Amino acid sequence: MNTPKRYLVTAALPYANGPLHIGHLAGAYLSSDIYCRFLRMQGKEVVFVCGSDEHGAAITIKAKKEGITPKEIVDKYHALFVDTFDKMGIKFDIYHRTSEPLHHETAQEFFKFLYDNQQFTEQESEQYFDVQANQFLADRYIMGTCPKCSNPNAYGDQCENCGSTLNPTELIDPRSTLSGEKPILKTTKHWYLPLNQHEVWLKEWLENGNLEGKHHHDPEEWKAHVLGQCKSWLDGGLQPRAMTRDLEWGVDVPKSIPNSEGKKLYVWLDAPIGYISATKQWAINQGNPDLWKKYWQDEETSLIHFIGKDNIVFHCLIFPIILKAHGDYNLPINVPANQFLNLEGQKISTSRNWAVWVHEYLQDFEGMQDVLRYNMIKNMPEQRDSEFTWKNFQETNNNELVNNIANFVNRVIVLINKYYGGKVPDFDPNVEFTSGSNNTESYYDVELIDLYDKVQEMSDALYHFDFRGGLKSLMEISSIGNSLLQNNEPWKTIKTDPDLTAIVLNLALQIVAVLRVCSRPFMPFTSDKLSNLLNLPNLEEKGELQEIMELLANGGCLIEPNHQINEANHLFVRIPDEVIEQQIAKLHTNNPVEKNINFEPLKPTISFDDFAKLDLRTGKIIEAKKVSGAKNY
RNA sequence: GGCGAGGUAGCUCAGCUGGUUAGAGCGUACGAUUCAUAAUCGUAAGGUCGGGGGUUCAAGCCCCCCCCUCGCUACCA
Repeated sequence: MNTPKRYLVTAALPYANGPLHIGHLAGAYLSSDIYCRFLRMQGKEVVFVCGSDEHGAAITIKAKKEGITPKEIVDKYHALFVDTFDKMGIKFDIYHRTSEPLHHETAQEFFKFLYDNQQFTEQESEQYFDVQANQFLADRYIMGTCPKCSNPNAYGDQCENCGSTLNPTELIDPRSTLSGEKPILKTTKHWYLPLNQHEVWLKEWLENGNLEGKHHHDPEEWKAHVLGQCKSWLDGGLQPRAMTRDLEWGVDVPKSIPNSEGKKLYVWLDAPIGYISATKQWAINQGNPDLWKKYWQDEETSLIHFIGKDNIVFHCLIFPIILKAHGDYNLPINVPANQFLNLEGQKISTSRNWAVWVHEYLQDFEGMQDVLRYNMIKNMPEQRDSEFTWKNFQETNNNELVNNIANFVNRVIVLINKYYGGKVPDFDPNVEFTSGSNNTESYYDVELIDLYDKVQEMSDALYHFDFRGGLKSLMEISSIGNSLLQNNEPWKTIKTDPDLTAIVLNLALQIVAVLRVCSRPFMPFTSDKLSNLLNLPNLEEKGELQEIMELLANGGCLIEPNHQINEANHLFVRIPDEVIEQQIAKLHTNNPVEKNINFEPLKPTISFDDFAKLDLRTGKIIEAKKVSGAKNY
């Protein structure tokens, strides 16, 4: 594929039945935000869409439990999402919602189009139905005794005790999780998308990146775990999948279709189409309602989906099939799914309240969005699961943000204010000094080119969705700055060799100016602080990265001599132990499982001599036999 | 159970189609330095690359067996 003219970037629609936690950020929102900011700074045309996913049984159930309407639930979380994203600096071009009439219309039109073009087959099946709740039950909402291990609390789709995959009709003594009643089997009819009929082109598209005989994308650019899972499904053979559900809260199957009464669109014909309706709303907001077509239907637009690993099959198989079945839409050129973020050694869990809630973080750490962003980027689960710990959060803040970057910037700003009254020093380019990379060469020949290389390195990493790598390059730029100061000691030479001081501090300030631009995709708030320190306007994310790369390549200054900068002000503050201890304590006290554990009081600590009296030995089990009459556990 | 991804230094991770003494950041130790938020700079120590077997002149990388973690397993979203 040639260089695309424009990009359409989507981030997975968060499900509106609970607040956002750090796992959401690490999974899809930070990476997509960085990528879009980066593309804009490269002068690219980008539209970044997202929105709340507000339908489905889980929301209905939650509403019933809380005695309110589904609408009240989704309104509450939608508002919270909008606020949380905004405060975290996740900057969508449009944040839409699937409950909007525009979305319902869009999804229905899409469904109708597929229906009219005979893309569906109709099939009858028997499903469990909860008579008391008067609704069909998804497998997940049926519990019963596992036929394999006798666990009385197996779900209709899976037994969490023995891990086996189940069919709800296999359960012994099934019961509805809604009413607790025994469900009855009832016949229902749905529209199925024959995924199996799409296998051939899908395989060619995924494995070789070819679509309709044309090169579409480079599969080498896709992550191994993404392709691996897709191939695994393809190798197993695809089956027709129902595109409608018997639900009460969702998008209606269009009334013009016979027997559509009570039927709702399946979430995967609802949520991803939310990307399309969001783009439509964006186009309307731009005053050009047809503009969305350029982003979805023009082949010169690159579509990229940012998601978590749990969504791979839907974004790489099912949604592409839906789009292709329609025929007028682009398929994604990449789906850079992240893996999962764990928290303090355990999986993040909403139900167990084992999470760091982003809205709470924003309250507890006011003005410290970039500290969280930095830590999460550094530990982003790009290729495998990763882990967030408060201790590591403190360490990255104190050792890297405070000690490395904030300290470097502060040194430069303080020195220039002290020696030159805050005016950028002019300099003689022929003065020799030791560079940050330990070369004794001149300003233009080496130092600016070194910087250029680092910026280039960062760009390359970001183009390839290597956000951790990009962040590393950013920090290396700051380290080059610290070395430059250390190698030349301008605080000494100001008395002995002021020309040397001038060139070194000028260059150090150019590095600060590079940081102002390069930090932007990762830490936008910090970029603004740097702009303020340098007395420059905040970045607008319109090609600034491209501009500084051209400047550096041509030996140009990012900040002219005699420009007046501002007084020093710390970019980051140290986080003391108490703050971290409080957060860890909060995590544990809010955990309902741990709260209910009553430990016996610990026995008093013994002396080492007493310990030494113990005779502890290890043994190796050589043989194990079944004892007759013993129960199987 | 099946399939997929992962397992590399105390911690977090790089290691392209197999090619010399396996790298980085943080932490640790020592030295230098004092403009700076006790920050910075340099040097060093630290690894049977999950385990076992095999192919090869050569294996972190390829093949086989096993162990561990996570995901998917088709009506959760």
